[in-house]
Amino acid sequence: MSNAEFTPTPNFIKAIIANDLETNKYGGRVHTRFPPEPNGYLHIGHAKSICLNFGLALEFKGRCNLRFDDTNPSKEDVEYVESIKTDVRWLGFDWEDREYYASDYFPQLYEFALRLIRKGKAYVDDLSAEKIREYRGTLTEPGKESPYRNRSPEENLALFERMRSGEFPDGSRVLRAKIDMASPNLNLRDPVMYRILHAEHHRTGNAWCIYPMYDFAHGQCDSIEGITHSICTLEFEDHRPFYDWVLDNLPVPCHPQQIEFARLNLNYTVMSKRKLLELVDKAYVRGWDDPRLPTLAGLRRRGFTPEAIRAFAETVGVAKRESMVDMALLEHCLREDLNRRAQRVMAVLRPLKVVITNYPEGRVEEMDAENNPEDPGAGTRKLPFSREIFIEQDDFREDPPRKFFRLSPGREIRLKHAYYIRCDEVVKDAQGRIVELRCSYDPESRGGGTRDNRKVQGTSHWVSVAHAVNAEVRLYDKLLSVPDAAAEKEEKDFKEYLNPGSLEILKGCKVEPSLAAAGPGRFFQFLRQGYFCVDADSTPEKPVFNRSVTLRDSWAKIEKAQQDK
RNA sequence: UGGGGUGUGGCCAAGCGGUAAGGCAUCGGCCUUUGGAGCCGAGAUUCGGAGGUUCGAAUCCUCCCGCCCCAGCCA
Repeated sequence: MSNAEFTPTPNFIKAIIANDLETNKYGGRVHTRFPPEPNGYLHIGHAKSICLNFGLALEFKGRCNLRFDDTNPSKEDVEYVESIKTDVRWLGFDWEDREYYASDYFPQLYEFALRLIRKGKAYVDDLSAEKIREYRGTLTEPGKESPYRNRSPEENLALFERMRSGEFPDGSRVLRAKIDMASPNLNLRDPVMYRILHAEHHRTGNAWCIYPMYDFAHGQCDSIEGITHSICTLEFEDHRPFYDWVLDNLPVPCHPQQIEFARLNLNYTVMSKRKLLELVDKAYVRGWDDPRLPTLAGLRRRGFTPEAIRAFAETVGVAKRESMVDMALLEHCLREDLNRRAQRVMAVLRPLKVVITNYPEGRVEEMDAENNPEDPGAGTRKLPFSREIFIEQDDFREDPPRKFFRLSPGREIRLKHAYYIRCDEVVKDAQGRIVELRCSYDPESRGGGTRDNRKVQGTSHWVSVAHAVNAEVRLYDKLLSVPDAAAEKEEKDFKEYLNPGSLEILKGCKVEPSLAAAGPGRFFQFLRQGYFCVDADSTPEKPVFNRSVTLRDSWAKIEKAQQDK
């Protein structure tokens, strides 16, 4: 991976690891893991975790495992494990041969459970789910012990074996840790270790009908893999005592350290798996890879690069306080990356025809155009210029407001890489809509400059009518119309805040001929407008582009300021 | 009102007893054949609040306040 893409920020986890290394806590080893549950697609929040875990391994010369936390067959699926692997790889990380599954450890976990039963530290409880909840007590009141809590190890062993063999229906019994029903930490009030689930698992099939709970399984999986630092999100902080309890009471190879950090929140979007699933399932969006979603598949289709996402993950930092990061930062990271790399091209999104009356009919000139001013090595290309061209509708105003430095009647602008033109006449249709501009050009200005060095109003991009390729362009905007749906005064369902303008499809766009051949995944800067990528739907006959992010637009700011006045 | 966390400019975030890094955003200016990019500059007398310790506190102590998480046989 590139090293110069960002400057590492110190954070408390790095400090802990550096200290552990100094004290030789794990014999100089650093081993992390990224443990997704394959029950949905990965999103930008997961990217933060992936970058953290794999990044730590890279920085401290350790390793990072990919482990699927697949302990609940009722929600998980192979489609998700495949998408997760694709996304992690795409982000630029390599787990080498260390692809693990919690389900690989089911036999081992079962043995550990037996051991706890024999030690009198776990018991089979016949209480119903409702009863268990009742017996758990409340935040302020202690719980009550289950009447089945003091069964003998022999009886528990026999019962647990029968649970495993499928004798009991779902929900009829659970295996619980025997800890303390009066603990102020509810996670220690005899947490459930195993539940009965007659469900087919995507990997183990029907080999099991009892499945371990996350809390019981996670620490052991970490230990079996030799994990040193088990990094998770804040909500697991209360679970740490049980994580430690499990490891302390079992003959495990090592005792990893659980460290919690604050998950990423981004404004103007949704980040919960539940909400993303709902948007996909109920077709509010086109799928998991809809470019409006913060899923990695969506961001990829939108045109985000792994480099930009990694830079973003590094920039937002890692801390323990809950925060809401501004979408503008994510966009900034993309622009910064693409500015260096994207080839500049001409594309007119909302065409306005311009006839250059003093330019010879039938004549075509090949203008030299630089591909990327940020990268001289990117070279140049030829752009066909002729008597009739398209410019952007926004680049002309019949009655220009103050500070509008573009074309208007009588004014002169530069056509990038071509000539200066002056607007002589505005042609309108019966409804009074502007349909064409008649302009004249200055033959002296070829290439975009003149000997007298006179200033022009501005510089516009353009495409020759005869050479233009028709394209569809999809413009994306914020998924939500409010920064934080949960913070709105009246608590409506988040779908009420979906931005109706999050997708705008432009059909009649005109792009320079070189773009016809661009295949899916290629990205460009459409001069003066933004960064765009070729969508998966694109074909040579019908090119389709996605707007990944706009360019910073100071005219838009001025205009807005003028309107606000 | 039990337990666990957390409060540094609009948004993130360094800092760990020696007198407030950095990024995003914002606002100025320069520059410019992208109103892009780039460059320069501005902004917290102040670190949730109040006390205290100290020559000296965002950093230590005390009390108070706010916000988040926990009562799944989800992860």
